[in-house]
Amino acid sequence: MRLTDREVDVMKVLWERGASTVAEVHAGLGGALAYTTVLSMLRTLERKKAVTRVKEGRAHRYAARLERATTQRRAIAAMAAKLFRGSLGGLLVHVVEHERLSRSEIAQLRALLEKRRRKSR
Amino acid sequence: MRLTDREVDVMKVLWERGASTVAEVHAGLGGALAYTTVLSMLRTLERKKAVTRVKEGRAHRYAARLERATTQRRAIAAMAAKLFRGSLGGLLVHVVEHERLSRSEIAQLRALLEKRRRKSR
DNA sequence: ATCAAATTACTAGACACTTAGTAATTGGGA
DNA sequence: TCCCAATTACTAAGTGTCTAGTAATTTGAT
Repeated sequence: MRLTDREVDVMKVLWERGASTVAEVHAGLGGALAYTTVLSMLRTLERKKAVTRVKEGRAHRYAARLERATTQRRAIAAMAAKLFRGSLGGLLVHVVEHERLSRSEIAQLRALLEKRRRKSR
Repeated sequence: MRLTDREVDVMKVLWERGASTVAEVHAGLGGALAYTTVLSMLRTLERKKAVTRVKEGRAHRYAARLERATTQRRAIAAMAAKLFRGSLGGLLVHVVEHERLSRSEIAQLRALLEKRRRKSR
């Protein structure tokens, strides 16, 4: 199931802080949203199988079940399918050709590609 | 303004076929949607400034106003902001490290990076 | 044991997306 | 000129998102 923008905001708190109560997520979001709003979002995320919860005292502690890397992969795959004819390579080429990259980023990528080249198929 | 998935489907037809009438877009989408649905979407895209239209006979001809490359850039920037702490480089690193790339894609990227390296800042 | 504060469950409204139907319009061909 | 087929304008229903309030529950503290 796909996550919306706001849902990702909530997941980020869980990814960064680890398993948290509603109050903790609420604080982690800077208090911009109502407490009950955060609760609603966590219930939605539970329905989407993105978080689990365990009772703890009178509250529940929510933990990310969907990993950040998994979410990143899905988002990238969805975007490649939608805008780059399904080609991850096409996506990469676009970024390298059209976006601003720092010298260190370029160096890092070159090193990674060098490492990958040996064991790629 | 952001485009939804279905809206991108419509834009793809315009990007690939060039300016088209509703009937042509409808056909380009494989006839899966009702004619009036396609019309509705084009009106929505017009409201979002993604297409323009010019009267032609009794119909209108719709043209993409938003370019494919622009849409790609925006989508990538949005995803980098949302899931990669705003870092395009982080996004690239993720793909190179975690996704399957063919040998030719890797070679192409290496060549591009080599070219960029000289004039990067 | 009681109470108050925290927490949850339930409900709901505003908005956008997706889809499509109905009725009105219009312009090209007979 | 007149009509019909194509096209458009308008409307709307169903679903999901985002937000938050109200009422009920619960438990830790006194």
